[in-house]
Amino acid sequence: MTMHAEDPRQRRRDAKIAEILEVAWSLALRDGLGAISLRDLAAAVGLRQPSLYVYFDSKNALYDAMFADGYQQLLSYLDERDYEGDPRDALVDFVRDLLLFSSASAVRHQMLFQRTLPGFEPSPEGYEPSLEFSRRATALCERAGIKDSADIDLFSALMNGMAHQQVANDPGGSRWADQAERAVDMLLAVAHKSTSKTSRTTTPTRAHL
Amino acid sequence: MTMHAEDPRQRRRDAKIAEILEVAWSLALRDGLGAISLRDLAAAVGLRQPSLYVYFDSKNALYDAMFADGYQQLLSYLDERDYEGDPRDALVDFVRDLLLFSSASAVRHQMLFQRTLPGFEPSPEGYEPSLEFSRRATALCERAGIKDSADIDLFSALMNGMAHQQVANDPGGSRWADQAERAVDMLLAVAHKSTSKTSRTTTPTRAHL
DNA sequence: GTCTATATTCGGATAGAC
DNA sequence: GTCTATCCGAATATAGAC
Repeated sequence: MTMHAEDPRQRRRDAKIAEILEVAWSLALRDGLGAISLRDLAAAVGLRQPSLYVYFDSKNALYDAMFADGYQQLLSYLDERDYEGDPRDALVDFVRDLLLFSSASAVRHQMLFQRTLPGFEPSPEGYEPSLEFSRRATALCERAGIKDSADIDLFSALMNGMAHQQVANDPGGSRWADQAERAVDMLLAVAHKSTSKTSRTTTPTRAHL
Repeated sequence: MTMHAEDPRQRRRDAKIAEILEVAWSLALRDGLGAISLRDLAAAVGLRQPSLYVYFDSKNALYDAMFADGYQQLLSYLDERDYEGDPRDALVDFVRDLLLFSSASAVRHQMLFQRTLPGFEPSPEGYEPSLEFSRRATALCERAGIKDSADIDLFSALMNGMAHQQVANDPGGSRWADQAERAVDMLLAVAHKSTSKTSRTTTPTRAHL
């Protein structure tokens, strides 16, 4: 019943879960994100298929863990970097780093930003790290002068599109990442410089970047 | 053995295929593109499941037909419109129309531009209408002054991203479509105006818009 | 062309022994 | 926690009568 993070039982369990997730990503790479089979996954981690249910209540729970894990990877990746300097330069770096992050794993990109799995919807808990990411992104935008909701829409569209093209047409490369600087400067050139907070007509729906 | 398009047998067959495709789209809307079942599809068109094999050799053949059908819809949609006027205005119209086309059907957009189905790869025949679309798009870009390969990469990324955001965050609406004009002017402002055909460093790979 | 019947395979999930 | 054994359902696909 102990819930200490230091509990050796819990530690072993967490390690096993981490191992399963890692193998799940590689399996998704091989077969497609929507085509992972729990049988194959179990075999790849040296277990029989029913034993997976000790760690995940269902297949959707596995997807949920992968979703959260992907965003944790993203946040860790961003934590290693520094976006504190000149706002424009920081945004350029941020954009380039994001594109390289997507480029590194097409399936992870698909899980985090495309969300095309038939029945899967992330749970509130799994969703949380994705919100943290959104906060960081909008903060960097604001600091660089992209505040207007229409401008943010344009920014998010361009980022998403560049990431998708990077993943689809130059996986592992940097063909679109190399254009981060141009893209940011282009956006800054047309951004509304108004200090007022009037956000025109659009509704403030959640725009999942 | 007659292969005339006027053959009443062939006409009935083609009509049935068209009906099946139409129902398949609505089924994809309901269950997800990757979750279509041939049983449900057959039932929805008043057939038993094995009878579908009279019209499609396999499930991938159905996907292939949907892929081609979606691009045919897109080409017909574009044929109804006029992009012959001022190059900049034509490109703006083209972009807005594209976004509204995507907005009208998320699953169709997914099939044409996301390509996230586990085992599916379009056949050369099904692929042909998509090439025709790419030709038209690049022609309009060139006419408006977007010729440099880096500029085309940026254009395709922005289009793809706006379409995705439109579909994901405002399906059926026009939140991003309304920004077509700003987006195009923004791109034209940074496009390389050089008349020379030097395309810098990047490789001329096929960039599926 | 459409049907019934069935083959085949594979999926996720559960029961219960150890 | 892991296993064996099994359930149950669903999927695509095929055989052969009508």
